[in-house]
Amino acid sequence: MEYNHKDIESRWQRYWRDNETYRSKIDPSKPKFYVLDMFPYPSGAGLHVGHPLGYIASDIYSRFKRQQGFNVLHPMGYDAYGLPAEQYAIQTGQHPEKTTTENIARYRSQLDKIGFSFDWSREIRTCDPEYYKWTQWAFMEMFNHYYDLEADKALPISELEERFAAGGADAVKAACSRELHFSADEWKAMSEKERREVLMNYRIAYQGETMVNWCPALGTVLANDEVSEGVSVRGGHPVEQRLMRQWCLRVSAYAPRLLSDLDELEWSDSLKETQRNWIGRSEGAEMRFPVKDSDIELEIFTTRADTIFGVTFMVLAPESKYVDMLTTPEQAEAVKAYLAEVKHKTERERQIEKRVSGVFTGSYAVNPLTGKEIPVWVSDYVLAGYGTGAIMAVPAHDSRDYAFARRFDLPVIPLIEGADVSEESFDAKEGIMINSAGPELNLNGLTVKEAIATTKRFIEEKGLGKVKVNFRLRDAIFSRQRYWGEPFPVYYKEGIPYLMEESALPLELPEVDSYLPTSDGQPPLGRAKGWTTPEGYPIELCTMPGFAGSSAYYLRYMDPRNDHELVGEEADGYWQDVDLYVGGAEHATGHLIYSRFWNKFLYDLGKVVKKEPFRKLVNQGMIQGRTSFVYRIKDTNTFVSHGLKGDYDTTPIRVDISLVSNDILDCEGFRNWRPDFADAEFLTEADGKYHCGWAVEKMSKSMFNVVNPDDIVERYGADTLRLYEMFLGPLEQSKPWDTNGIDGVNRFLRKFVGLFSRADLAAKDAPMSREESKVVNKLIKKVTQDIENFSFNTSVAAFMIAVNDLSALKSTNAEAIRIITVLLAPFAPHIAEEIWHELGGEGSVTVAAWPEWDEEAIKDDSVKYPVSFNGKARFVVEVPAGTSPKEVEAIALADPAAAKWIEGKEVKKVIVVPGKIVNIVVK
RNA sequence: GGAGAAAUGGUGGAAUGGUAGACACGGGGGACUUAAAAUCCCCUGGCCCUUAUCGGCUGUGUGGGUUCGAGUCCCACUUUCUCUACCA
Repeated sequence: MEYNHKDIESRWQRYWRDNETYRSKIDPSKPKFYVLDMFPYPSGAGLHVGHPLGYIASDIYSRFKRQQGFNVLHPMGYDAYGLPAEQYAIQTGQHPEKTTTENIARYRSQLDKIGFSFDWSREIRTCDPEYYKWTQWAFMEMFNHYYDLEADKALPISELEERFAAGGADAVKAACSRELHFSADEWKAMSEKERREVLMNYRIAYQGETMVNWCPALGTVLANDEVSEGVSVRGGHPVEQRLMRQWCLRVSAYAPRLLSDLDELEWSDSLKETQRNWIGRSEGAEMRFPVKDSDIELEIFTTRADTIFGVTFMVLAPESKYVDMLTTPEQAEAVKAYLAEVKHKTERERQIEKRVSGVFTGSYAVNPLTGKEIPVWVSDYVLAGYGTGAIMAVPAHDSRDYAFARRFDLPVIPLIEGADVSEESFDAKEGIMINSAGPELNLNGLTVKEAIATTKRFIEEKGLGKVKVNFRLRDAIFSRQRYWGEPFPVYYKEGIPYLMEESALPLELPEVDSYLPTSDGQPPLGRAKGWTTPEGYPIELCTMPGFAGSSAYYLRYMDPRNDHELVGEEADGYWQDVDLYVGGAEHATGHLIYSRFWNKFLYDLGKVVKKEPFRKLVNQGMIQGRTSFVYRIKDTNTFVSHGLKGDYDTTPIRVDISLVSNDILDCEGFRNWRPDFADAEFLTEADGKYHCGWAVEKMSKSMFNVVNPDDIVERYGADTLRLYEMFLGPLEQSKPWDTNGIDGVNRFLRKFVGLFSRADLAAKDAPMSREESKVVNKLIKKVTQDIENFSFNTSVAAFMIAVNDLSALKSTNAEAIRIITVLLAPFAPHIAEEIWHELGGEGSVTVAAWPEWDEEAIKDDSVKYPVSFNGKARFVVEVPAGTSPKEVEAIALADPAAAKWIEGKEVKKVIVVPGKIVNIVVK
């Protein structure tokens, strides 16, 4: 048989499509297995070889599980809303839907060529009204629920209203934006508008005045995970802080559950740790400091209650409500000027400058333990959004407080024995306390740990404050001033937001004449004609962010065409949750938090059966580019090979990766590449070839190092691409794409075809020899275990060894070929299918039963084994633990089996592995 | 500043605490061929000894430790990568 990959692959891809081989249906007689890939955003650039890495791994696993008898759900779709399509629309005037549809078509054709076993009948697109109907529905449910802290779950807002009517605000413990206090009578006396304002404080999807990340260049707000180091993740534009009225999701209410439920997930430790840090639980104390000559008490949060005797000043965030309350008339001018200055600085500028700034309010607080008066300052190093927006400053033991104290010449009191605070603060939480004695509390001599506990107990007993757990996780800002996203099913009556009727869903995105904001600064939807309810009330102009559509898509795949529920009870009850989720670690603090939150909310509502959406998660590593360089001798058009460049003064130039093969430059192609290289001269090495240099860089067009999977498929075939991507190295590790070794796996496939061609098909039922059986059973064991461990690179190696071993045995056994074909099916499904049918197999090999290995066949046979083991014999000897190598050697040589082997030969060497194996080398 | 991961030949990488370097690339040599490609066979961590064989020594970033035995476990350090950050 000839290995013609184009013919074989297109034929079997058509067969799978025509026979709906990978279509999955609910089947209670079989155990389910749900394998999911993070769905792609269809960008204009198409797929490069890095994208399919995770898809190939999950496809191998899906096929493997299918062969093991599981009913596998393995769907694919598109995260179709996003900024790039909208930016492109602004530039070209093309509707984002058009470019998105085109990009999706391109992605689909690229994916199809790789031979994935996706169930395309379940495809979803987040921009499809049939899909985003359920995104809007979830928002409405969140609007209609609050988080009850006693029940520790979301409850309907109507219950909250009943409880307000019965007992006022204090009758309910609920997650809220601000602590409110009112009686039942006051509640009953409120107007509808007032009540709605109160309820907004409790809703899980709520509108709030919050400090947001405003990106002027993009004209929209961004969530915390969409901002990194003061610039937008997409585009790298500066981001500033602004107080705006925005839709938010009360993700913070779920922080404790998001944290504790991490324990039961099979995720990598590093990913769990990233989420733990992002959720950021910190245990501390909330304390009140009375303000001198005033009734006001300043509330602060600290994790270092032990340092209370070292507080030499207090600091407020510029946005803190205390600033107005505490600024004295004499300081009013200075404070006002400072606030104006801070407001103009963007987050980025604040971080770059790192300059310590601040202003004195004129007020003094009183340390409740010492009675000492301490000045209250305002500074932008304190964040309004964390804790209470006010801190007690302990310059001796906090580096930020220290910098501030040095800048404004405030006192520094060391509290830990031996800490030298003349140059810098001592931030470590260790040591013995000093200088920490007051009239009622003495911490001197205690360790820091003991002091923290003692102080906490003391302030609780004295009513100075309370022990409090704070979370870093903030509520997610849920509006974007953008066009290409889900519209909110919300309209405004007298400025108050109301939900539309559920029957209005899906609320479809209207047409606009331009995708830019309106002249008066409204979002693009401000341009939509008739964007009102039938009664004429205006509809919300913002749209939802990217994570809205990607938060529950895994549920929709279970029941994608259900038009009366997000997911039906039967489908959810059967498929339950994602057993294996494969995708990039960059979603750790975005999508993977939001999805977990969204799922937990639906769980509270009883809409889904599982607390967590993704049971096991594997992060595939990034594939970087391998950029090739040529070296031009300065001021000439002569290029010198990498090995000779030391002798010349050269400039490295990036060269398109398609002109380079195994680091050898295609000189003719290079001359034709760009006009200014048309008359290039080459100084080659001794072998007459031009060798390129290389470096690992991000894969991108500008580096000329993008490798398109289509090209690999065209040249080597999808099976080679699949095997090679797995052979490249461990799945979770980042690695550069390097085509240098691809010939190796291609050669393996051709060898396997060759082995099959020599097989004796006439004697199909002939049993395998002892040696053949050993090779095959070893392979079954190795591949089965490797797939379970996601160690795909070593299983590819195992296939190569098996085929080489069978070739060496000159095997013509058809049964051996048949088993290897079944094992190979998840990795290289096309060629496996072809050979399976040539062998007379029925149906599709990709659903053929996975073989079991026979441990007996693999066992080492100490009589025969040395023949093929370079003169080494291997024996197992039993010895007590702790036996020295010398003693084991003596026991081994006395062993009857060993003695038989040694008889008449000279013992050259004894390699001892106590309790396990002894290798005896003889001459 | 914090957290996590990693460090093994010319290269990508293998090694349940038990013969380090599987497998592949690259390189060298040979067979076949008029020739090339393809294919097949042999060698390929370093150093030393030897005409060759046979052999010896050394070797998993650095320094310690645990162990009969460490690439693997523990401690410290160095370097690299990733994530994250005025979070009190």
